[in-house]
Parts: sequence; C-alpha cells; structure tokens
Amino acid sequence: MKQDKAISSAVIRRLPKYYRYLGMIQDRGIVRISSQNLSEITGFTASQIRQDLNHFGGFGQQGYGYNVTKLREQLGKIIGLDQEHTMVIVGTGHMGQAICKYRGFRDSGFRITALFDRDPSKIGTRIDDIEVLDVEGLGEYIERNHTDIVAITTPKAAAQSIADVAAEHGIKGIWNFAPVDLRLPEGVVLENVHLDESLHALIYYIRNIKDYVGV
Amino acid sequence: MKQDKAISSAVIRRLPKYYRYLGMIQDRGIVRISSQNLSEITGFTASQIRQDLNHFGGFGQQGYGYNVTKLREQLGKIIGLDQEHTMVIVGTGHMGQAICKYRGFRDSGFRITALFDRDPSKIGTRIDDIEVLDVEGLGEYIERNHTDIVAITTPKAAAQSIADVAAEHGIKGIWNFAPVDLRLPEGVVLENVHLDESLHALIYYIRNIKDYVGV
DNA sequence: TAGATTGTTAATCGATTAACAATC
DNA sequence: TAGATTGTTAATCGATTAACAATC
Repeated sequence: MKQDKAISSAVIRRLPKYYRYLGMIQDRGIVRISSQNLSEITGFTASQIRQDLNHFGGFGQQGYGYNVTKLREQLGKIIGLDQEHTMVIVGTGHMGQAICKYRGFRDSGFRITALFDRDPSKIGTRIDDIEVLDVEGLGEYIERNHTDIVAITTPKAAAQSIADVAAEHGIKGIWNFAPVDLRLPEGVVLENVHLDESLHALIYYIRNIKDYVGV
Repeated sequence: MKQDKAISSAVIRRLPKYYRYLGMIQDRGIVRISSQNLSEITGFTASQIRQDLNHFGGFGQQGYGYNVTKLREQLGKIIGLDQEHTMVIVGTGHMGQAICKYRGFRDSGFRITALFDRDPSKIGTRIDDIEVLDVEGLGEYIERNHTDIVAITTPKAAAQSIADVAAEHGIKGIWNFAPVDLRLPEGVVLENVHLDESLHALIYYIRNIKDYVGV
C-alpha cells in the first residue's frame, strides 16, 4: 500500500461509500467489477474511482477490473475495519442510546465498553447490558481501559469540558454530536455530526432547488 | 438579495456555521464585526467569508464591517429559518425520539407534527405529546397535512419504500438516517446523515493522522 | 493474439485565496 | 479627510475529468 503524501478529505469521505456499495455488490454474488460498472452503481465517475483507489495501491488488473471481495477487504483495511475499536459514549439520552444500540456498528468491529452520565439516577443502571458510569470517572476510565473513541452526546454546555478531559487522558478520536465546535489539541481527531447544520442545509435546498445537485 | 447562478454546496454548508457563530457573538453582546474578526472566530478566511456572503448580497459596510444582528437575521432568511417548517418522523426508535425531543430544532422553527411506526404496540401512543400513527397512513397524512420534511429513522430495509411513498405524495425534502442511498425523483431534496460513514472517516483519521487537517 | 480495462499523466474545471479599487 | 473594511476581480491552488500507454 502506498503511503506517501497526504490524501484529501474528499477521497477519504468516499471510501466508506465504496465499502458500502461493494458490500451490496458482494451480496448480489458479483465476483468482478470494472470501474465503469462501479461508476454506474455509485454515481462517481470511473475515472474518479480509479484515481481514488490508486491513492492506496493498485487493486485492479488490466483487462479484468477489480475482484469485488478482495477490493472490499482492502478498503476495509484502509479504513481500519480490520481491527476492533473501543468506544465509550458520554450522555445516555436518546442519541447516546441510539448509537449504543445500533447493531451496524457492532457488526463492523466497534465495541462500546461503557456509558457515562452525570445524572445519579442513571449511574449504576445498565443500557443494553453496558454499565452507566459517573462522568466524573471518565478520565480515570480512559487511563485504565483502552479506549479509541469518545462519543459525546451530551447537551452543548457539557461538550467542551468532556472533550478536554478525554484529550487530557490520551484519547485519539472524538465523535461529537453536540452543536458546538470543540477545541482540541493537535493529534486528537474530531468528527462532528452536526444535525442542526444538516437540517439547515436541507431546508435551504428545499427552497432553492436550483442549487441542489443531488447526493 | 442576488439570486443569479447556482451556489455551490461548499458555500451552502458554511451558512449554518456562520449563523451559529453569529448567534454566539450576538450573545456576547457584540454589535459589529469585520470579516477579519469573524475569520479569527470561525477559522474560515476573511476573504472566503466576504465571498460567501456576497453570493447573497452586500450585507456589510465599507470601513465598518457587518452588523451582527442584521447579518444573522439575513442568514436566517437565506437558510429559511424565518419560516416555520413542519416535519414528520418515520421510525420511533431512539434516533427518531432523539430528533423529536431535541429542543434546538423546535426553537429554530421546526415543528414535528406526527410520528409514524409500523409496530402496533407503538401506534396510538404519544411521544413527547406527539401522536404515533400507523406508517400505512403516511401518504394520506402528507396529502392532508402540510408537511415540509419526512425524517426517516427506520431500519435500512424500510427506508426506500418510505421515501417512495413520501415522494409520491409530494414531499419536497427527505432527511435520511438509514445507511442507504435513496433513489428519489427530480425535485425532491435528500439530505443524508450517514453515521456509519462518519464513524469510518473518524477511525481512518485516527490511524492516519497525517491526512487529518482539522475541522 | 485481440480486447478490455487499469494505472497514471495531462487538461480542465471549480473553489479558495490574494489583491485592490470603491466607499463608508 | 484619513482609516478601515467591504465588494469584487484576478491569481492560485486543488480536485475532477479526460486521455492513453501499459498490460493482463
């Protein structure tokens, strides 16, 4: 696998889509696929698909195309789905529970090891057989238990201080659902799910469909 | 307000961010702001901010900058936050409930008028004082009650058929949380919240921080 | 071998940044 | 008026698309 210069975010964001589509194609029992075929299914151009894949290596074969299973496996490795990832969720509201209970994540190697809340009536209970711990113990928990990701599903006001604690204790990735832009030290990766922004874009496009180019 | 040629998605996606930051700035009691100041707060370049805003009109004043309240109001109008929007949610799992109960949406003019599910044990109940209806009646409901947005928070397998019904009955916007790319006729706007893709990007960046450039 | 399709380089397109004249 | 800062045009940068030689 090539690993030279930085790969743009545009490319990275397409990898999970390729991965998902290849899963569908695999399920249909298709063994090989050309960039042309894949283009018709995904809506990306064949040229872009070949460019994207070649950032990571030559997974195809001239005159043949790509082996579906092999390519999907390679993409899984590139994304990091070949390894298990541990996650804790801070905030046990509906969003936290939605993530916690979503089978799809667990199926692709994510393991939720603990939930955190500050509400005493929730601390000590179990959700989906995962213990709810006091958020005060978050830093210590991270120190003692290998944790890849902290998901923040608390109200806005609590998010930054949780992110601070997580970063202080060596967390490398934060998945933030609070409608705020967190400040984090170098070396900590932040991925936002800003539902308010998503909804705002939707209503903009509804009223200005001239600007909408599809997804 | 100018309304000539199509405005790129990159610009549209920044509008809610500007709007959100301006709210914060307003809350701090700041009356006027220059593109330079706004750049320092938001992380976008001053040049980009001026370019973006000028797609919609000249909201500033040379030598002065922008009036915070007025600019925020203008952005609200551009996005569409000056009007009420009605939404129904299909799927009353945790994700559906999370959206339903999130105060932030209601505060910015979104009104959830009904929930839908296919589970008979849920139909007829109320969540947050909103009635849960049989998903079989979705099309008829849309016909009879003005509905701007259908949010889909069902399992993957149900999503496309719900989208079909919604589109058939004249829905203009779909907010999709199911991990699938929906097919929709022209004129229907689709906004996806693909949590799996978001999580995949996060783990990629954790393991390849050289490619991460921040948010 | 001939045909197909990749990997990769070159051309194009679009978005961001820089510069500066206009003007408050 | 002088200083500040916008609105807008031009330059740059980066991403997408096209083209084609390499090769299975």
